[in-house]
Amino acid sequence: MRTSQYILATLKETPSDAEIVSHQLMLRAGMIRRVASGLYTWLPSGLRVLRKVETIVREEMDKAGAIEMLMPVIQPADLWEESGRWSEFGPELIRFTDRHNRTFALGPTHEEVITDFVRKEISSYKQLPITLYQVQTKVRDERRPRFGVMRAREFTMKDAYSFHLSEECLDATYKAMHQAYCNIFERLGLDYRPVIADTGSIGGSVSHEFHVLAESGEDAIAFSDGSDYAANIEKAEALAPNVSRPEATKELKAFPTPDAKTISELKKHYGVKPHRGVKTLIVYGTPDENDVRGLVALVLRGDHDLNELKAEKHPLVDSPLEMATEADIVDAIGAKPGSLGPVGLSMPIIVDRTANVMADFVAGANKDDEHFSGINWDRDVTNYEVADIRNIVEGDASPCGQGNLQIKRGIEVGHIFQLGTKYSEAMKAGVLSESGKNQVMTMGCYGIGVSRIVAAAIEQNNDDYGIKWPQPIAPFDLAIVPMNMHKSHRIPDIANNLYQGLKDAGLDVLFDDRKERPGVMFNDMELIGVPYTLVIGERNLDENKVELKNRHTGEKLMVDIDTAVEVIKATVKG
RNA sequence: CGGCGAUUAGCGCAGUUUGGUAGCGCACUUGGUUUGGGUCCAAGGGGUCGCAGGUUCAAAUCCUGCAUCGCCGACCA
Repeated sequence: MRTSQYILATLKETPSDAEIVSHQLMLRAGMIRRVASGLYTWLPSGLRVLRKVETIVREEMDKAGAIEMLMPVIQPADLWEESGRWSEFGPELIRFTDRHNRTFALGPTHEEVITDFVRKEISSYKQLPITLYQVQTKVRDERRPRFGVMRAREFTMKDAYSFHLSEECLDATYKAMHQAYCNIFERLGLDYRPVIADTGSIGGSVSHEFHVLAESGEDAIAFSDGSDYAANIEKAEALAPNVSRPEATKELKAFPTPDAKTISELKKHYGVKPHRGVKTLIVYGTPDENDVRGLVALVLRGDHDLNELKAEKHPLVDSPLEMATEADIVDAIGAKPGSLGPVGLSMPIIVDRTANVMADFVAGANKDDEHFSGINWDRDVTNYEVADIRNIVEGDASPCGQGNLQIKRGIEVGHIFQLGTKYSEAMKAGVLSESGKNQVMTMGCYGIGVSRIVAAAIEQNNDDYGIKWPQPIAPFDLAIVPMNMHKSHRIPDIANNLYQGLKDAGLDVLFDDRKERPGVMFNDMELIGVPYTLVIGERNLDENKVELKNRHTGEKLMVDIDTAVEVIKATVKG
């Protein structure tokens, strides 16, 4: 490709509405342009990267035995009503009616369409297991699109679905997909981790997320430093402390705390260290037979945070978890948030495992502007349950039993689920088994955010000059940058010959034939992140050499022109 | 959906306090100059100042409403 016949579209200045570095660099490097909030046009350079990611994903999916197909973005509402998700899905699902007043949705995912397809086409156990996939545009009306293509309203996703007769069979395919995903991220050249994940509203039992590690990631991941254990922080279990509760040594005593409504104010004004106090959060309980929700108290050590996912899975707690309003709290307890505690509380109390091994601790007295010190479990508070309801913190013992947990941030780029029969049952997708009986299929689903990978790769690979693409997904393998070509007699021929030769050798070459100053060309090539730049200048021509510069290391290699194509190909592709 | 902020040329911004013929840098066009890291000089094109209404002799500037975009949060996956 010659820059003169290309849309390089690089920007010197950073558009002001781009917050994170990948979004800024995608705009500056001429990869994307915003059309509306969460909607982007992919320019040639961006599309090249997107296509390379897709190709790697396809190759590994095919290798793992999955079969590619393509389903429509527009899906009839009937299918969604059959699965029950027409009412379950929120406004994220874009709905509309056509000229005949029939109702449709824009697909945020394709479980319904694929299940409908399979129930019609697959009728015998002999055709199972089967894994089908597509690379396709998904539409989700995100409440808050942000970070460019990282969380867009329209994006490219690889989604795969597998169908089985048994759990064991599903498990085998699930493991194969897990391996295929590892292969994909390995080949993409990214620093990634598979982590144990929550199945969320999709349902099912087993689930892993694949995260690209990056500071800007929206998710926190817990790792063991002593094993392979890694889990999304919302899923990482906080084990019961390995110590028993100390004996009570102090008496229960009330003290006035007019200036303390929070754990940090308690420390500031009264010298109570956060890990010596507990915080009491009031949430709504599971509705009773009359659909009335009571209140439930959650008690955590002062320096710990509530894990809402864990809490709402507790049978006493309503799901989704909802914090009680101040009015309801005052009504039930007679004190405002800021002075709450477990002592004398007449509602179910759930105590976090770590809070449960505290002795002589501090908490609100359930009376405004007053706290208790010297509180002890079983002596001062008798009716309570113990559960894991907190987020793990760095240094906690790993749930796997080996090592301690560290926390890193990640960008979720893949998610695999064992779905079970949620969709196949609702949509009556069965096959005839060996014994001639109809049997509902068991399903798995496997997603990769293809367009998100492009942004995530940049988050992980950039410097002050621009993007540093891993070679497998770079828009170009190398750039030819001739010095003052239009002034030279020798350079145009050499540059053109090398361009042709390198293209014929199978490399993606960007030939910068603009009449620009060298600095402009160097800067552009570094900005768009081409891994190698071949500099052709009068300076080295007398020795019959050209210069190959590595974007990642800055190393310069002098290459003899006569053998340049072979040497460069070996270097770039090696 | 709640809170905050922004909206002036393709991009980045000033001008708004105190109403008086719309500016700067980059980019673009033309000519010259320069040429191994974003040259320099000159000339030029490009804007119903987000939209609608109001106040005023006069509105980018003051008032009201709306829209769009972004940030934080909640929500969702």
